[in-house]
Amino acid sequence: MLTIGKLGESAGVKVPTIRYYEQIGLLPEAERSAGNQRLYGRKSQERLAFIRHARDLGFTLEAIRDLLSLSDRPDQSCAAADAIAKAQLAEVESRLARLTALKAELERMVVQCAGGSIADCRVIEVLSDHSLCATDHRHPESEVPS
Amino acid sequence: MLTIGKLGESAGVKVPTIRYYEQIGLLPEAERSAGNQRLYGRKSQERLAFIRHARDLGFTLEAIRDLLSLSDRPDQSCAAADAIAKAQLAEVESRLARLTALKAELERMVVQCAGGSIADCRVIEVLSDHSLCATDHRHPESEVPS
DNA sequence: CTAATGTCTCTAGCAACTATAGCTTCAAGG
DNA sequence: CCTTGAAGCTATAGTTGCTAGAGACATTAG
Repeated sequence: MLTIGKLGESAGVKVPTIRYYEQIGLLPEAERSAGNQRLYGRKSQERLAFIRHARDLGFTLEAIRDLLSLSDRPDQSCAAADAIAKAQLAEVESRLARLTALKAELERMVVQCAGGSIADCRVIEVLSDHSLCATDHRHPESEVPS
Repeated sequence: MLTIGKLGESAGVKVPTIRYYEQIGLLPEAERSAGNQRLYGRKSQERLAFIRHARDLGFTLEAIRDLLSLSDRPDQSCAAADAIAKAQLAEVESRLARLTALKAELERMVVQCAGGSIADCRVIEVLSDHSLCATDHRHPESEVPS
């Protein structure tokens, strides 16, 4: 049995994050020692590793919640899991496309900066006037990190 | 003079967002009409457009605050503005690199899913075990949206 | 045995908004 | 002139995924 600190270390997750996952129900309530400290076994370790890995791949906690409940029912079809992964892939692809456009615009901006005074600064100028932009990099809709 | 609604429409920014920007000091306190409604002139319109455009390019509100205060002093060197833009570019590039790795991993995951049951699901399996991954897509450090 | 570290709960804070509630003001139609 | 509906006002709370702090108890190394 591991203490919360050891568990966190083993999974690369900070201690308060583990408690947070328990609080929001992603992890079940942990067993407690005589002194009221949380204790974890192998199953918890695997579950936390799963969560961590999915987070690293950019899945939201909501998606992870779904994936976990799917993985708890191994006899069912994996269509739902597949759909979640595909949605995440689509999300990543759309963010990639947007970031690529942003990168081009920022590069243009930075390259054109001649290093004079603010009055001639290309950076400020471009920011002031979207029509100076080459690409259309408007915020399409919702966006989430990672 | 524009009402807050018209201003928002003209800049593509929602009304509560404008009030929020005022609240955090990104926009100055607006003039008020006899009936206590906010009124905006051309300068506010330009300032808001600047903010919106910079947000679209992924700059944080903090960076925008700096850029705005720079643009208020047109006689100074543009080195600071250049540095902010370069930092943003670096940020975007690092996020691009990470997302590219994620995309590859997710594609592998999705392609390998044969559509059977959860027990054989490649998606769940890969999430359970990072060693099945081709790339090292661990969370490097801080991350911000956009 | 003591001191340092770890853990406990609870609360508040971060970015950058978004949503809700309950009010007032404004513009247009009858 | 009056009403009605949209738009505006303030203030507060919620969102996501944590992170940080306070103050108390548990455990472990020396």
